[in-house]
Amino acid sequence: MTKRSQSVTMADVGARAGVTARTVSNVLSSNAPVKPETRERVLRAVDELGYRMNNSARGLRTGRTGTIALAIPNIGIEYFAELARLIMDEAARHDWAVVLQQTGARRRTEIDILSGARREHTDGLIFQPHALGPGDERYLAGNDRLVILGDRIFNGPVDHVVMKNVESARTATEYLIDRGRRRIAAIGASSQEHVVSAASLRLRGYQEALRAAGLEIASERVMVVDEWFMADGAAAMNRLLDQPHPPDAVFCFNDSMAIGALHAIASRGQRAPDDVAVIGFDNIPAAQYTNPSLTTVEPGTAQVAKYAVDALAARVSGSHEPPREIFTAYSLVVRRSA
Amino acid sequence: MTKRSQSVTMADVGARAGVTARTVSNVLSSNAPVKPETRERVLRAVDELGYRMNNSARGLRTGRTGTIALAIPNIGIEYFAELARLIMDEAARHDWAVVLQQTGARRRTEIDILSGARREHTDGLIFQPHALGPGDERYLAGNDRLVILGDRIFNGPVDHVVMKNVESARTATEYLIDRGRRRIAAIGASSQEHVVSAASLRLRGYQEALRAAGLEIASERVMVVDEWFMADGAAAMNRLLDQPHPPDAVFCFNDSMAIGALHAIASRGQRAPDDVAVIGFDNIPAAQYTNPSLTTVEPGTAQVAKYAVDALAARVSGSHEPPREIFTAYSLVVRRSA
DNA sequence: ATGAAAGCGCTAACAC
DNA sequence: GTGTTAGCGCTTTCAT
Repeated sequence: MTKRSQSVTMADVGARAGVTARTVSNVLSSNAPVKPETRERVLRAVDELGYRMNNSARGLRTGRTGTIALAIPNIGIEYFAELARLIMDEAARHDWAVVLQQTGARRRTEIDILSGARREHTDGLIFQPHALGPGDERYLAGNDRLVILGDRIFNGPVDHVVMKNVESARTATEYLIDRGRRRIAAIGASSQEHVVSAASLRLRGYQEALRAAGLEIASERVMVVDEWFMADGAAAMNRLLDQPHPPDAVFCFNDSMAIGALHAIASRGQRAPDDVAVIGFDNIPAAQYTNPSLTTVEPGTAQVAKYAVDALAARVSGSHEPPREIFTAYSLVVRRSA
Repeated sequence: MTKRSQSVTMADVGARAGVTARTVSNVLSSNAPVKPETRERVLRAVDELGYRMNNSARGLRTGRTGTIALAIPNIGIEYFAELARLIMDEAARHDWAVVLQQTGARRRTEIDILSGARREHTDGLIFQPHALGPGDERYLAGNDRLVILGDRIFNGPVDHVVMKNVESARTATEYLIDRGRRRIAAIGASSQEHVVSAASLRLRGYQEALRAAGLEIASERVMVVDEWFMADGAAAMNRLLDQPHPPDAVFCFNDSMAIGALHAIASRGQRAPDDVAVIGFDNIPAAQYTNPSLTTVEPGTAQVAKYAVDALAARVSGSHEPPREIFTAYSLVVRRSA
């Protein structure tokens, strides 16, 4: 066991500057006004001694850590990387550092994180669940300072930032129908149909659009996948193309799977959108640079980040408003793939 | 200012279990043996009271925080997202949480992070600099518990995990030459040629290969870019294709730019590799799923993550070995684009 | 195997 | 505007 040698304390800095730790603290945390000249001396002493504040001590005293946790399924999915980037930017404006946690979409890990087992003492948590769903409200107990992202999966008393999953998925599917497609597949359904998740909501939007247009909802065109990686999208697309009557369009529930699908199509010598039109979901940066470029749903990712951090900041400041459900604005970004 | 209400302390748990905080601490941190029966009672009390350990207090006492910082230019670049993912996995094996810091490749931010200004009290730092270089050794002062990634940019006394940038870039370029390409461009050079960076090292490897093959090093085929995003790669590729004698191959210094380049080529109705062969660098997961799939350099990203975390762990455990420079193994992954 | 008590470095309450 | 002092919740001697 190594003993940390935080040799230099505020008292040391104060001694050198001819003041007490109290004043040093005031200078560094700007809690109370300090005479400019004193301030100057203190800052010089900080510099000369190479002083660094001990955040544990500060946290112990204030009850704040200056850190929030962001729990997402996997940063290897580009949407989450983009989301993390945007949330970190927003958090920086509140002087928060961000601890990233990957849940791997594992139920056990998600519960651990909610119950604080893996949660380094943070000021709050922004959490995108994947395995937890309605009925799991008990795990939210004691979690004020929590914002849930992605879908309205809980009925519990928590702030949610939610996408219009059903509506935007319906819009995407309607677009395909309007362009004359008739054998429209979906990639990304979940094997757990009962869970209210992005998968089930987007599936519902897809089904609603088909039904409204009087089109058959063929179960063999709804592809169930384990995860939402590119590999899953490619595999599902290959299965679709192996069918006797392959689809003429496919709606992928995220862009990563759509990229996989585009790759599968091209690998078989077919062309998008001529043979199969492809629509994604998320509008990740890479969607602009696929071949062909990807038509996709822009779900308001930047808004998700901003609303989530703001809502958390309000809770941390002691807000006791009733929990809100905040919806982001969506739009369809039309490029070449559909 | 909100007062945190950490109502439940170890003393409370102890009271309920009929022991003191000392024993509770022993149970939870397994520092000393505790009678199984006592242990049982303590754990039950923890559960009943919903107790969560205060990490600030623990950190103050032990000098450890259980958190390390990872500072990278931008998580929006897929290589860094992948690297972060791998490092978080490795860190988890050491029971470390990871605070992510984006430098934006800004010199000022990089200096701030090194000097600890933005560094939440962490046990250590894994840092991929982009703007800092040789001559900036002074900013390393006082940073034991630091591992530098990416390139050997410092001569200072710090552990480095480095790629064989020159050699692997030469290998990639030689491959293009061996396949009969003669007008080989490079995308990703830096405007600051003096800095020892991935950009300058990969450029050197490229130049060495051309020189060894007796090929002309045409300066108009070396594309200087601001950053290494897909957009930069696409823009550079477009400029190359606008030249009177466009290249028949291009070596991109990362995969993101290569994806941009592939998009630019296809957008102009040309084909890779027929018209222009494309090689990338990093072997990010998406490289498998581009159209055509991307031939690229695998620089040993998983090794980078493992070596970096292990080296940091050794420092944190008090190792005073002389700083090491650890090289990762590279290989060329041949797919369709070249 | 457990209790009592000291103390980590900081900030807040109270003086002046 | 600054000094004094107490105490945040934990771990760690020193006892027993």
